[in-house]
Formats: sequence, structure tokens, C-alpha cells
Amino acid sequence: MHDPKELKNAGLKATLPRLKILELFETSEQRHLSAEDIYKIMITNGEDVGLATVYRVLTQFEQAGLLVRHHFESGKAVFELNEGSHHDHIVCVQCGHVEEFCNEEIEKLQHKVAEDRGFKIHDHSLYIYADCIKTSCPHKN
Amino acid sequence: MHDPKELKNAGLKATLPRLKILELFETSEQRHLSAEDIYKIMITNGEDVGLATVYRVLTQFEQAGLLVRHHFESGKAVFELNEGSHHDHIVCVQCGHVEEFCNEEIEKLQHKVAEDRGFKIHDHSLYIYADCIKTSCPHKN
DNA sequence: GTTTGTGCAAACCATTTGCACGGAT
DNA sequence: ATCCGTGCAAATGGTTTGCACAAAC
Repeated sequence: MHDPKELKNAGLKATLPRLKILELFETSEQRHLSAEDIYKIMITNGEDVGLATVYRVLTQFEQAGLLVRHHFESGKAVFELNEGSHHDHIVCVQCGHVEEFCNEEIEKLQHKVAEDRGFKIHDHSLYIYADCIKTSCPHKN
Repeated sequence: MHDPKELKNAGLKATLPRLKILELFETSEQRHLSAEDIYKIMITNGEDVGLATVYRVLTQFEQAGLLVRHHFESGKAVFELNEGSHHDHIVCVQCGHVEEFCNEEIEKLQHKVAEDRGFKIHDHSLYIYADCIKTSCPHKN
């Protein structure tokens, strides 16, 4: 199980569903998970959780800065751990495969564009950038 | 009204809803429109159209390469005219305001990242890139 | 014991689909 | 006469909400 302190720091009671969901993000191979993904995994693990709770917890985690929400292509939102370091995404438009990458030059150029246009970059925000490249990838689905 | 040729070229019959919707994109101040946006405008203009038709036409236009679909932040998709020239988007996370920009350097860097990772860029695709910067902007909602 | 979180079911919103009618060829 | 496109209503899929019960402090 997971250390409850992380949750307390975020001002959230350390309840079972919250601990489990946070743990899931920290141990899963897949970095990007949807509410449905999480729900299914938990049910499979024999935990008695409701889909509504999963949605509520994910939103709370997002607001607390523990997770970042993305929308990519599909109709459904996916979440990933917010580890501070900003990164971009490459998304395959054919199979949905997602890869992450960091590129300082791109970041700098983007910041410059935003500033030139009077946009404010707030460093505390999780949402400063969330770029994704959409293309086709060499992975089979 | 609009020139039917553009539709014929795309292999689509020049019907009234299609002509009107295409015209809307070419004359509207707002470049980015949702299905709901379009439906409301048409109803207001006294046209007898169904929301389902709007969705169908938008999808057809996307497949025909006339429009590009984006997902940005909100739960709803928005569309814009596909004018060939690729551009990125800055989206304000507070008011939803969208601006477009082109930056050759960013494009090159992104292409390089994708190629280095074995992703294939298909030039005929509308979806090669659709990056957006999410930040807060100086515009009131 | 009080507050806060939870599961369930119903509600909601964007989008899609089935179907019978209507218009173009 | 056939084919395709349309409007409407119903279905769908992701997400949210109301409420009574249960868990955390």
C-alpha cells in the first residue's frame, strides 16, 4: 500500500480508494490511464469501488496537482502522474500509442511565442503546456 | 451562397446543409466551431436542419480534407477550415480563447523528434501535428 | 459524533445510429 | 425508380450528481 502522507499533504483524507488509485499510477506500466482503465483494474483486483468514485478521485488528484489530465484524440480523458518535469507527447493517430519526450529548445520557442502574444505563463499551473504530436508509429496496436 | 465545386471535388453532393455549413466556416469570425455552435447559428438563421446532420456533415468534411478536428480542453470537438498550412494552437485554460501560430523551428524540431523515434510522418494526413499550448491569456472571456 | 467520502442509480451532455421520408439524377 | 441525404427520436458512451449509508478523524 501507499504512503498516506502524500495525500494528507494535498489536503485529502487518506481513504482506501484514494490510496489504491494513487498506488496504481505509481506501479502501472502504462503511464496514461483513463477512469475506465482504473475502474476495470480495481474491479479485477477484487476491490469494491464505484466508477463515480474513480472519477471523483481523479478530479481531486488533478486539482491537488498529483495528476495531469489529457484529452489526446479519443473522447475519453486520460491521466498521468504529475512529476513536475514538463514533457510533450507523440500520439499515433492510428493505434493511439503515446510516447513522451522533452525538448528544451521546443519549450523555449513555445514560451517565446506565448509571451510575444501577451499570454501569461504560470509556473504553478499543471497546464502550461500539453503539446502532442499526432502521427503514425511503428507499433502494432 | 457558396460555390458547389469545392464539394463536388471532394466527392460530395452539393446539398443545402453542406453548402451552408461550408459557407459558415468561410465567413464566420470564429475559426473554431463546434457542432453545437453551427447548429445554433443555423437554427437562428431560420434554417431547418437537424443536429445529427451537422455531425454527419462535419465528419464527412473532415474525411474529405476540408476541415480539421481538434479536441483542446473541453469535452466537445471543434472544427476549422483546412487551409493546408500547418499551424499550432495556444489555448487559454481559463477562458478557452484560442490563438494560432506558425513556427518553422518548432516544426522542424518536432519532426526530428518523431523521426528519431521511428514515427512515420505522412504528409497527406491532416493529423500530422496538432500541438497546442495551454496557458492563461490576457483576454477576458 | 461529526464530517467527509463512498456506492449505486439516475441524470447529463456530446455524439452516433436506425429508420422512414424527401429530393436529386 | 433508385440512390443518397435528411430530420427526428432513440441509443450510446463518457462523465456528473443526488442521496442514503459507511468510513475516517
